[in-house]
Amino acid sequence: MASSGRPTVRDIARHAGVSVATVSRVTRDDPKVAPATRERVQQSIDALGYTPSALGLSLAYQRHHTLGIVLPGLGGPYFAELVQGVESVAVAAGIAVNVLGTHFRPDAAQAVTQLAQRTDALVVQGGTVDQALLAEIAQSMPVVLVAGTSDHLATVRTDGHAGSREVTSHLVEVHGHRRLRFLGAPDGSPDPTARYHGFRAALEDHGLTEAGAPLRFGFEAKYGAIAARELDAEGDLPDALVCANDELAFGVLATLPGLGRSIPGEMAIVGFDDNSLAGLASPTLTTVHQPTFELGATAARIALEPTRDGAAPAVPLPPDDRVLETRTVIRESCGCAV
Amino acid sequence: MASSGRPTVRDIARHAGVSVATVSRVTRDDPKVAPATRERVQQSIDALGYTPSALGLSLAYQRHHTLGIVLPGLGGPYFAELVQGVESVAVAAGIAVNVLGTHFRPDAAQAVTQLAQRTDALVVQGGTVDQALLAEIAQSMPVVLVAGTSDHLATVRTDGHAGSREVTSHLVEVHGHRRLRFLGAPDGSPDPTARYHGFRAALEDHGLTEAGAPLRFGFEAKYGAIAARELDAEGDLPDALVCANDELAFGVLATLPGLGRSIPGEMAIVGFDDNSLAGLASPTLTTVHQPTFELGATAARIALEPTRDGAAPAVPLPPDDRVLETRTVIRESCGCAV
DNA sequence: GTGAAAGCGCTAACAA
DNA sequence: TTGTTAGCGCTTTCAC
Repeated sequence: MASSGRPTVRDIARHAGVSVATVSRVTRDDPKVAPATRERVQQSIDALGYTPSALGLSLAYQRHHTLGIVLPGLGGPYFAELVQGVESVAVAAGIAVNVLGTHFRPDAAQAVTQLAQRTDALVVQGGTVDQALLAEIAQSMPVVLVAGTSDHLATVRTDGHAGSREVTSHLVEVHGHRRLRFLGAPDGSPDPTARYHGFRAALEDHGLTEAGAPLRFGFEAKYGAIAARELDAEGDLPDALVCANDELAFGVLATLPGLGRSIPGEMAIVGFDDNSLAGLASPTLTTVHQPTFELGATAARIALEPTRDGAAPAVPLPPDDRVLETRTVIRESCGCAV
Repeated sequence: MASSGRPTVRDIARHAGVSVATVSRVTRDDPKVAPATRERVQQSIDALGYTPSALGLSLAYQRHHTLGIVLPGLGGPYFAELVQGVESVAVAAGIAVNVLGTHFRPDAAQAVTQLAQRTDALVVQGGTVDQALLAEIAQSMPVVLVAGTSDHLATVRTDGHAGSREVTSHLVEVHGHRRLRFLGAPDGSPDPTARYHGFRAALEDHGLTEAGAPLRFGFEAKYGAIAARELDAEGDLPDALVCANDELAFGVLATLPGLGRSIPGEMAIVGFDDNSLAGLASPTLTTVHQPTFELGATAARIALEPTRDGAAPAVPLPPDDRVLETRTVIRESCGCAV
């Protein structure tokens, strides 16, 4: 009776007439096993269909072989791509990926704490969790903050400020627009905030001021549609609209022309992210390209690095600020004929 | 010296002057503890900052408290929403979610096998993994197939055949179209296949045949754009194009008008999924609504059900085929004025 | 080259 | 009510 469930080291040991230590040596490819013995053990392993239990291994090694990623949710292309970036390096390292969507729930902190219990490292999107909590967690495992800044944590981000400033300048310098407005809520998350500040910086560079308060909405396309209707109702369109992300721009793009307001004729518009639909919209969307996939991949690499060999995780991770390049992508929606 | 790392049951036991069993009873809220003792233990727990190790718990209970989800990747809104559905029920049950993107890699089977080692149950998107492997895994843990059919597994899906047939019929009956064509590769994954067959069934219902071979492309918007150019180059547009999903339709929608071919004027088009952009596109997209979030949530519920109380998982899960309702959403792209 | 035994952090059956 | 002890499945000293 090898019992009902999956076979264990002990079952193999008994079957092969060796000790569990030897079985362990075989599964770990430890050289200190006589070829004949190894052969015999291997046969028992094959015969009984044995695979070492992940649970047992985890306990013994004190390692989950799992990376956690925390984000608001999976709405929109940005987060999906971020996760794919994380996943690509994790799977390559034989590490599983645990995703946690906080959805701005109040008990997010608790969920994150719980997640931390089940993972070896954490990648966290900025603005989802209290940084104090992260700092605490970072004491016992690698934590990498994505799209955020911190004095105590390792961070990976793109320079949203610079990107936004650049594309805004394009609007002013190349197209001569002077009445510009921002769409997106410039608070809460660090990303939209940086973009808004970049927008403002560009205006100041040219001695301009905002043509109206930022239109504070969520970051999905439907809010862009709402904003478009609101703009239209106000009557007087700005020369150009700088959106916190592409999604919002799509919402506007899909709505305003239907209201008889042409883009970029009556109002230019630019996005941020350069997601896969940006080059397909009509007019095609001028935006700031951000290497989202790389953002996730880089964060994952940093988070996993200390864990790589057997060695102790060596936390906390040294604070570090990795900035990935953005690039303005000129298409049609700014008024350029491409 | 309570040692360096996190405190364990033993540390608490020593500190409180009780046995580990008693500590365990306190953490599990076992009523069989004298109030005074409980109080004392609790104080030690608070003092040392003890939290039971997830690893230890997992080993003792033989449960990972983790649900795995397997899909091709996170490209496009469908999968993101599916994951969100899964996640919503998992987090509510205190279960973590492990996502695995196979990306049609050849070693997907191995990755899935590995994932299965770290989870209590699996939710698998149809077409990502060999069903024989799934059947085998299903012997030892709950496995739910999403958007696929199987004689041996529990499945959750929407009726893509019926949905596609209905929207196609709309094109024929209401708009009088007779030359229809399908966009999307009707092989590999079960979803597009069912939709293609539904499309064909509708044609047969009306004594029609395809106005051309299916345009076999991937399922992202960019392929829709390519298909649009191909159609335009062929010169003669069909009366209507039935797309395997909304993404493809968006690609066409974004491209064909720019080539001087109006939609729905010269060619009607319909999608499938009803993702969040469908109502925003211009023209707005007629499509088949599919409750993607619910699909994920339902699958997760079924997968987690047997695991709920302490009880043994009671596998294999009884084969079952849960079909969720689809609903045709008439908008403008079919030619209807809304 | 191999094995016995301790240990990873917890629960649970059994005694007391 | 509490403690002792034997697991859960594995690795890893340390002897032999």
